[in-house]
Amino acid sequence: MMKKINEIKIKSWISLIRTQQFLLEQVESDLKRAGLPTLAWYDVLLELTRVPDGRLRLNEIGTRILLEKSNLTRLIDRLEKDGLLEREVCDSDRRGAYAVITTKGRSLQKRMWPIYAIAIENHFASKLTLEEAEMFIGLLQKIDKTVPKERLMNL
Amino acid sequence: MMKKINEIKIKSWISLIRTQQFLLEQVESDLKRAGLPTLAWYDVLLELTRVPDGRLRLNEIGTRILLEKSNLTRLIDRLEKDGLLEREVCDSDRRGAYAVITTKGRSLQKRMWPIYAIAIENHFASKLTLEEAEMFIGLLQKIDKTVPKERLMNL
DNA sequence: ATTAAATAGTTGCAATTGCAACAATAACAC
DNA sequence: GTGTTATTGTTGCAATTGCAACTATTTAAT
Repeated sequence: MMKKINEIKIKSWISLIRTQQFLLEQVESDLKRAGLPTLAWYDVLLELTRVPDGRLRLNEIGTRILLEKSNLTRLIDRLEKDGLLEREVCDSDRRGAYAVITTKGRSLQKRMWPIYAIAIENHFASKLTLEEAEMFIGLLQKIDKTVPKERLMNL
Repeated sequence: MMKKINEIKIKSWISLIRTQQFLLEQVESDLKRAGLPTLAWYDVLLELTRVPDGRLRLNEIGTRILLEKSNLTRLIDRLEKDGLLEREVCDSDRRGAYAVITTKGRSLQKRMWPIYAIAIENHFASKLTLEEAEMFIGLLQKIDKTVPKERLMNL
């Protein structure tokens, strides 16, 4: 029943945790150094720019960026207070709310991207060949089926 | 100068972030469901059990588990309050402090491991073959040079 | 030795997270 | 329809994090 877990696999688990933590620190730190908000903000803005009207149900944002609903509520609060998006009531489902990105929000997203991209390049992408990156995606997809197989970045 | 970052690589970055966040949630949730403390606690306990006297400088713990010093201070506070370890003054460097694991601490670590191991197996290890796990480690090492090449788990 | 810099750890405070409870609305069972 | 259950989003509260300032001690420089 309880078969002994393989040591190599444990090592790969630990490496994963560690590496990811390490990378995230680097990247967040680069953003901060550039006077920009955190990745969480970027994630919300990006999801909104990806979608036709720049409008998404909070709900939907939550599942896309893997965030608890209560945390999402308050993340959206902060972005709204900063004028990066606006809440809008949802007519089809009156419990719900939309977040709609503003011009200011779009412009921040555009401003953040190059910094973010450079950080990804420096701390991550430059360490891998193209083939390795593809291999990496393949492995991650096996581990987490929710990793998108096709969807691409815009910008 | 600013060469365009490759799209595949970006995709692999995003997959990494997402997968890791997802996995960590699963595992933390399993621990919680079993009435056990978080991974952060486990990490400290594990580092302490790995080492001869069950004694480490806070300092040292901090670099091993990638934690800010102020957060470490308070994490150690909590473990100490729970009787899992004790602080001890350091004679050779009087600024410093040791954390020394207690019997209770060791026993908690032993109690947590099986649950943690099962979680790793279910959410991660079972999705990879041995060869894939090895490939995975290889890639992670390229990305983060601080990933240990040799060190093994005890237990 | 004396001063200047670096390091170890702690503390205060503001920001963020996680959890449980809650209100409003929607979906379902009969 | 009516009552039950599920879902959406918000709120209060406690726990955790990140940051900057601070103390004490060590290291290095002259």
